Amino acid sequence: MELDARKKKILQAVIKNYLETGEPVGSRTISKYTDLNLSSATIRNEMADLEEMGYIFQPHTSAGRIPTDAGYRLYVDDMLSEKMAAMKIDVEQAEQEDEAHEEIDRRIDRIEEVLKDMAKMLANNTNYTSMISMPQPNKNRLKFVQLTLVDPEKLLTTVVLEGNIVKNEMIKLDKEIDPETLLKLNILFNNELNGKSLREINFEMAANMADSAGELGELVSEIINAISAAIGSADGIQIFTSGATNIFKYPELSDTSRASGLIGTLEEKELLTGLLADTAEEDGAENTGIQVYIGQETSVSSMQDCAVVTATYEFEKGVYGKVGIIGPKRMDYEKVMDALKNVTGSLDKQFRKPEK
Amino acid sequence: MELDARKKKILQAVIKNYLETGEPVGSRTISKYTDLNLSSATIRNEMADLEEMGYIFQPHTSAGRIPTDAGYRLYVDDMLSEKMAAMKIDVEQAEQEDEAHEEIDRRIDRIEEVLKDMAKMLANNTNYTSMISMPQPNKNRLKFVQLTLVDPEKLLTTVVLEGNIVKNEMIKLDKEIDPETLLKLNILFNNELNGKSLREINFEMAANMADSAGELGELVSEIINAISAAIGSADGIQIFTSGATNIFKYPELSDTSRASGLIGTLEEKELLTGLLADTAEEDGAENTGIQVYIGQETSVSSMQDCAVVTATYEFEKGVYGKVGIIGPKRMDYEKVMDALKNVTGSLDKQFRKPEK
DNA sequence: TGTTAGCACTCTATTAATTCGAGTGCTAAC
DNA sequence: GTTAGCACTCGAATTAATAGAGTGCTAACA
Repeated sequence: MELDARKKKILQAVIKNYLETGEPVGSRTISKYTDLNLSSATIRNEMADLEEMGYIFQPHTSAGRIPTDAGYRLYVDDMLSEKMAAMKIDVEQAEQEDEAHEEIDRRIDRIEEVLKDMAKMLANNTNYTSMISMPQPNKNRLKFVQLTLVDPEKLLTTVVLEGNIVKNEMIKLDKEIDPETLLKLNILFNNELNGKSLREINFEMAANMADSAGELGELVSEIINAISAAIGSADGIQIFTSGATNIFKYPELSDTSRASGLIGTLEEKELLTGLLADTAEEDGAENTGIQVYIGQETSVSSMQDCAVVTATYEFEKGVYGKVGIIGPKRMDYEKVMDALKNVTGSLDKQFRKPEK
Repeated sequence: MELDARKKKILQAVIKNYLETGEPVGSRTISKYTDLNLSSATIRNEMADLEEMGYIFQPHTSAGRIPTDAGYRLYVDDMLSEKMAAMKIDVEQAEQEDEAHEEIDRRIDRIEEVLKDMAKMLANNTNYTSMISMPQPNKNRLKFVQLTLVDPEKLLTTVVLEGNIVKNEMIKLDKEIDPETLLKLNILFNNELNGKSLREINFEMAANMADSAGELGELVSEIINAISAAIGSADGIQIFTSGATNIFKYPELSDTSRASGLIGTLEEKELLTGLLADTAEEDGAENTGIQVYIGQETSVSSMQDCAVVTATYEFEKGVYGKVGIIGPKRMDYEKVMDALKNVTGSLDKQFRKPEK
């Protein structure tokens, strides 16, 4: 069977209406809603076809139609290609964006706070649940190490990673250490380890360095361990979520078991990494930087009744983070995509400009 | 009216039964359940009295009785005083504790991770929601400052606070700075600011120091700002929660609006600070270190149908953190208190021992 | 005087029966 | 190819009927 223009128009009408109402939509509604000027009977015939093609279905015999995942998918893909076209004109971006701007300008260095605020704002604006991942630095290369004596028996190891992620690790000393040695150690580590990633440090270096340090060998390897730990702890993608309770606004998600599952995965966060993984540019979305996962497509089982929309922002050259929205399948995709575009645009600008 | 021994026994029976079943309990049940050998009619009379005294009530005319907040309060207070007595004997602590031990021994320095794990474990063990606050350092006194040049135009300010909380702040430089000046600045800041709290720094120092720094005045005040920001950001009590979804296990909390409210406050966390504030030793609990808030007593409106039990642990001499459990009023208070005792005991031991 | 048996009464929860209406599929006519 | 019309289906909402748990009260009993 062919999906001709009229069928498509009807399908879109069904989906649009369902997005608004959340109720199954019947033939009569469509007959009035569209400018096709067709009777409900005709619409019925067409809808039967659309059902056969797998785009819509009836929850029970005498109810209206509801879009299937495939139906949503078609709808979203269409929208994305339209967005693509629109982006070449690219005007009219300046509405809600301002709010975002203000929020960010104040303190660029506190990335974490900024991202948390962003997530909160996004959740509030859209009435869905938002999530945002810390930019994933480039394989966590080491940029800089600083060893500092905090008190006679505590050595503070400050580690700066590519992308200016800063981590600290405290080491308890067995015996005191004189300033001169400390200086030497500082120089040693910065010379040896600069630009190295976690993998490289572990195997290649540890023995090597401990050797050449003589009697300090033990301390050196302890410090290396601390550094590895610091890098490692930055390794797990950090994710912030906000607006979890928004799901209660959508009846189809707010029954006990579904809600519990959803909030559970939001709390655990581990499963979210999959959604926010560094998929760069995937299929479908070509170059809008936006991915849409509908229902089953997410692979996260607690989200099979949800849709997830994600977008990518650039923190530094080659260092990306992701923003995402989780909502019911009948979410307002257009609004969500716009909101995400705004946020990523904002973040791009804010993070990259001072870099020049 | 007098709360004689028999009435008390009946009240306890009612509460105990209600804790188990979650259903209103009737006179016949009690008549069989207790060893008082009284007929249901007698129990009925007594129950009418207990109701008049405000310890129990009927959800509707022909239902059994449910404990009021006052009833729970009596019950819990009794239990606490029993616990007090038992603590002097203080054996039999070694069951679930082991699990906690293992968890902690591995890495003492990563407090945050430890606490998160603890929260998770606690939530799993009890099937309620848990929360745990980072130890609140002593009015945030400054212990140590380290200025480091990360690259030619980025200055990293590392701030160590009393209690070894470490914070970082990145400053963008307008012009380059030579190593000598950097050293001077480091010495300057550590001499001037050591042991100072946020309040003291702001007013007394800023002008003073900027003055004596001459042409570096601007940079100095920028650094002071960064330090203030770092201290300030440590100021908000950090709280970790776990097991939010456990509330769905209790029907009286899991209807949409209640659950939504609860999870909202857990997500926001701000309101939790009130519950985990440094109340040291409060009334009632005398010296068990355990506080219990029942229903209205919490003042957090979304928790009016909950009970909250908190305990205090000592991170360092004079630096305390809190652990808490949130559950339905009919929670298993005994189990919860034991679990909390275990956790705080564990934390106390782990944190304090290496300090010696 | 405290305890108990008995009974009428109340109120909820459950189930069954009824009704309503939205929507469909099919047929026949245009 | 489109539409009007009609019989039919099925869920949702309303109402009615029933069962049962629990109470309060009264009267009798030890």
